[in-house]
Amino acid sequence: MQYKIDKNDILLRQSDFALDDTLDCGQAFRWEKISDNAYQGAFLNKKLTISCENGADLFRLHDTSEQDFLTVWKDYFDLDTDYGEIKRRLCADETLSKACAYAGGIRILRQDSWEALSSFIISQNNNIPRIKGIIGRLCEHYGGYPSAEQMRDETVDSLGYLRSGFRAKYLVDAVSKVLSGELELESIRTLSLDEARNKLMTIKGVGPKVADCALLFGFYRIDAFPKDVWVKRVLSQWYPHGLPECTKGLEGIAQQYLFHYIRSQK
DNA sequence: TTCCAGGCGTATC
DNA sequence: GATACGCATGGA
Repeated sequence: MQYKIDKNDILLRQSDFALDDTLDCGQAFRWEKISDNAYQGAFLNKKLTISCENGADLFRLHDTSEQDFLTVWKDYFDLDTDYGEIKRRLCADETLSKACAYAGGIRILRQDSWEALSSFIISQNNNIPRIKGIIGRLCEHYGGYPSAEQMRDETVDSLGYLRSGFRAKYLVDAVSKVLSGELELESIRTLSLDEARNKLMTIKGVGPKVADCALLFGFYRIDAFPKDVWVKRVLSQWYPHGLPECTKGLEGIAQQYLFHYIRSQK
């Protein structure tokens, strides 16, 4: 990673990074494509427009101070992780080699844990455009993604404008468990993967898949391996006997390449 | 009209 | 523990 300041922007040179792959792959739902090579979105209600300058490895973070870049965006975009090295390991497997060639611009975003958890509660048995719609209405209502604290008084009825269907009661339960301290999100980080999953699954509407997505995308647990309908197809088509050895410890990253790859095979 | 979408809770065996 | 079914909503 190299960067320099250009007036009000940060110019970033970064390999193994593509905006479409990373921001429109179903790991985050608040990034909007505003032109061929630019996205607008936010992390913890700090807004950002990011564009790709040369169709390759040069990016512009618009209206961004060096301090915000170093303390917020560098971490959010996981810029200190060497995805080239990760892909070299995964490419020991033939299918993963193809998946990396197809979707090698994905990086795992280090998202906010509450936002990831609640977003993936909304995601269940739902499609990506509608997930974005529901989260968009939520953020419009609050002027940004609401914390659990901000959602303290929400009920199934008060959330009706989201048109989130049966998922509203699950959001209410998540808010309640987080605010009561029954579920401390920060302490999740100290637990083993199994313990963390089981803890998250005490929330109504959080099963194995939503828990794994929350862990992978909200807690950067890259050894979590969410099994959705697409990944189940991946497993039955290519890995009927389980994941290859080279994915050990990187299951979540492998999952992202494979998820994106099989969705292109329609 | 019917089917499906980054699943889960519940009932039943 | 495995399997079947309903669930809100909206686009194809």
